[in-house]
Amino acid sequence: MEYSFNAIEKKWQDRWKADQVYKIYNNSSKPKCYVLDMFPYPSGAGLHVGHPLGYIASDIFARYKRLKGFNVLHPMGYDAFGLPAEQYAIDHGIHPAVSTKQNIINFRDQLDRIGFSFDWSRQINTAEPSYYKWTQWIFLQLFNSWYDPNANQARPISELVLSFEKQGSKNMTGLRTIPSFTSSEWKSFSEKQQQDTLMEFRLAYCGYGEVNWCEALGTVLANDEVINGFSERGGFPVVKKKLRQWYLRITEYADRLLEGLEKVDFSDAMKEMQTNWIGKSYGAEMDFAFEKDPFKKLRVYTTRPDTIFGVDFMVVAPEHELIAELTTREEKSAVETYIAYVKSRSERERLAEKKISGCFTGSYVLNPFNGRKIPVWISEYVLAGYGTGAIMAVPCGDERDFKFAQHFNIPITNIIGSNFSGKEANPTKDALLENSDFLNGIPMRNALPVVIEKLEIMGIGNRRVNYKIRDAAFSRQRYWGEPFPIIWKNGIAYPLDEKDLPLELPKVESYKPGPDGEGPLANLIEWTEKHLETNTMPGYAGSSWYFLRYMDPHNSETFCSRSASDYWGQVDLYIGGTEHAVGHLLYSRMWTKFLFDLDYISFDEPYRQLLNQGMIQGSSRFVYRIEISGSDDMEMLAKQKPILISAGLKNKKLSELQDSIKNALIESWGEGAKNVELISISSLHVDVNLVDGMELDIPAFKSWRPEYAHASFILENGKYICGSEVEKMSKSKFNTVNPNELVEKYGADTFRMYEMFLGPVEQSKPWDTKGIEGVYRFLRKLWRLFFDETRGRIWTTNPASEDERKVLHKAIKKLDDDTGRFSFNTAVSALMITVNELGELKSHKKEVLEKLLIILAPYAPHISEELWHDLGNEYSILDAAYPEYEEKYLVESAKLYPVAINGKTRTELNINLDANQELVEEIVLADETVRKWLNGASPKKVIYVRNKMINIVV
RNA sequence: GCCCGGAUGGCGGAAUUGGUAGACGCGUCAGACUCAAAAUCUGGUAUUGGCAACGAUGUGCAGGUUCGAUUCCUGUUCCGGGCACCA
Repeated sequence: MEYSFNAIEKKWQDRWKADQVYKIYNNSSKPKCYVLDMFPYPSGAGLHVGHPLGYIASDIFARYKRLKGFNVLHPMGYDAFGLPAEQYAIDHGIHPAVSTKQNIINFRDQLDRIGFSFDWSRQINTAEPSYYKWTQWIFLQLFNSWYDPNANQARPISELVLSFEKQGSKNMTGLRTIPSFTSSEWKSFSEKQQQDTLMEFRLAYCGYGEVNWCEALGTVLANDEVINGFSERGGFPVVKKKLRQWYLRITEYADRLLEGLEKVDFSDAMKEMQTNWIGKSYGAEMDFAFEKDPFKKLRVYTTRPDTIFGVDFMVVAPEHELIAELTTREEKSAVETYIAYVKSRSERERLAEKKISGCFTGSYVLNPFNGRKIPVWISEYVLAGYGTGAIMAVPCGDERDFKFAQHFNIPITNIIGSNFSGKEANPTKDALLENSDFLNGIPMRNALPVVIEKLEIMGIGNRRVNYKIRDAAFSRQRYWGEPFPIIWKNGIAYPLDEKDLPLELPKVESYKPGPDGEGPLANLIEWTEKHLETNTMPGYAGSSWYFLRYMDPHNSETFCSRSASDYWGQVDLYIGGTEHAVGHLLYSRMWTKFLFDLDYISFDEPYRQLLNQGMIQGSSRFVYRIEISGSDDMEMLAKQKPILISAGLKNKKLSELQDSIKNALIESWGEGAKNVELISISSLHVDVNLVDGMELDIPAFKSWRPEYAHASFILENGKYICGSEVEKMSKSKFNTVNPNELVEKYGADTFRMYEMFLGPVEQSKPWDTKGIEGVYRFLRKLWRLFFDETRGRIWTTNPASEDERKVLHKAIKKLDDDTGRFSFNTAVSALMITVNELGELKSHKKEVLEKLLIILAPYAPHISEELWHDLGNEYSILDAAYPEYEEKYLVESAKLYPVAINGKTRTELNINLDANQELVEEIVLADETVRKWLNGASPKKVIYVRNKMINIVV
């Protein structure tokens, strides 16, 4: 009986579907476990072998947990709103809803073949009104809330209104830069004034600010969607532009997002990325009085108040509000010229060039501690949006200040003695201060609090914490997103009533932008006449809370019932790529904290543990074409009948190859080729699927593209060898491999195991189809433990030998450990070893095989289910219990490595054991090998047993 | 420039806490079966010297700690990822 995976996999996939074995209920006596994948954007390109990697890992873990006795939630859905579908609609005139639906069907088909255990009854789609109704609803909650820094949590905005009515802005001063008002003043405000004030507090607010504008995409982008001045999607230029925008006040959550990282199990790299993005820094703000007018102050932010005596100049951002007052008559024209120059430069030019520029204002401020006159400069290296938009420059300690000082010949004060070379700045905190008045001789680190305290006493400054993170731009001038449930009247934003949700996205004729930088919805009269907001929400809106919807996907009363979210709680394992480190992960963490604040859920971190799968790279293949110059005829021939040279030959000097190439040319193109001139060799991507290892399948290559139909080849050793390079897997590089083909050829079980076998999940690695044969062989070997070609079924119910049990129990322990810590590649290896060992023992015992199947089941669900039933089990292997292992079978034959220490009686042994620590001593002394080594003598004492090391006094 | 991670055979990788380096798989070589091929099976396969037993060297490079280092420490080179005027 053969292992016919096609029939087996079809049979079980159908059976599982019919029996709804993956349907999960929100109640169970078992403990819960929530295993989640980052849901995909259903793109038109379909899946390549890189996509399912994380899904396979999560599926293995979910199945493993199920076998371990957990009620496992393992859902899947689609993040269907987004730019690519809309771009596709613009190009092809197909409605995004239609193309998305088609893409979802393709996705589902590809996923189904791999045999995932998703509970599809819980499928969600962020673009469906039944889903985005709740995205809009949460938006309204954000809109109707503010952040109370005293309680350190979000609260309904109605409480703020009440407070304003009672006591005006009295207790709110310092929170926000709003003019203060009394209770009666508040009541006398017009509605517009009141609403404008409240807008300063709402967690989702509409403001007028500088945003990242992408002309090509016709929309605003969030900071994390812009990379080096270009859009993440499409790579189009992005410029700064002032626009009316919706924002999420994520800055209010900066501290909690930071603290929350301590409670979750993310990789250090991931935590660090988020920490850097939030960018918390501790320092002080301090005032420098104007030389001309002691009542006017320039306020700066610094993290190094200890360097106060090293301040040689001040720098303000070109947008700084005090520039007009600081600029003297003499410098006026120079300042104006400089500011005009800064304005003329785009964000990208600035980032690309980063050249030192600046301009003196003509004014001075005074160092508050020694009254020293300090010149005030303007430069674009100081950002208006961070701190106070002004800095005190300490060139001996800060690289940028140092370069600036050098460039403009500003004398540098050295406050760190020999730590400063005069050639570059030294940002140390450990130097002893010099030239620093009352701080002389104090280590910089210790001087920091001293200065801050003094500032506070003098009333010219205070301790201050700053963050790099900015409020997140939340609106897009596009069509394919959630409409905002907002109506504008007289410049006031009114929320829609909850009962009017969902506010459905209307059909449009054209996806062209509306007037004045507005989105396509602004072209719809029935939309604008109702004064509805014409922006839509960004892609991350729907994905910020989707993990909650899976818990209760069909609820039409609420986004997720409290009982469901209480039952499932946090996601226990979240698997996805690192690319969402500072986007999706930060936003969904914020939304979770917000919903927690309003007591809609009982936990404030969405993901307990995060596993980042690495990228599977493509291994591209190249062919090398000879480029010539010659008569028009010959160049024409070169196009029709290209000559390709094997990789091993192309690196030889062109001149060395002249003759053989000439011969090939003449053979292919006729005598006329004698006079052509060889120019160069160019490399061209060739489809990896046409290459076996490195050898090109020439007939397949010729029929691949018409332009190669008449190509001829210069071979080495009778073969055409391709070049290779590891690159991102993408259609344009012809290095994608479709999982469907592999599943058809080797089966889903082989495919799943091979993806895991490739290497650690977290690691990026190139795809290589060749090795899949090894995994396929393993499954057939496993099959042969049960069936023989000629004799048929060969497993027996005879009791297993000790050796067989030893092999089994070792495997159970290894698989349990490895699967639990996501070391899937070593787990697959262990399975291979086990099957080899059982093969050598000619072991066909049901007792052993049955347990082997259970530990294999998460990895290869189809074959293990088939064989499980063949062993006579009526119920699905999904409901089996994960086997326990027995310690006594785990003792490796102890091999001993005596180490003589200074020839003394004490002797150290190395013993390979796989047993529990407590058992070691006993086992060691009982072990035959140990006794042999001790040569009959009984050990006097076991000194210690630690790790694998044992000290014995003989 | 700054921060983080990595470097092990021809290749992907293993070595769980400092204890036989190279598991497992691919590739490759030899053999068995076959008229032959495929499939399958068996054995070899880090480098180097040797017919062999066996010996020497070996985890990017240079040092250090240790009875013992792929693992810990210092310096250095290269590769990958993130951030990039955040004072």
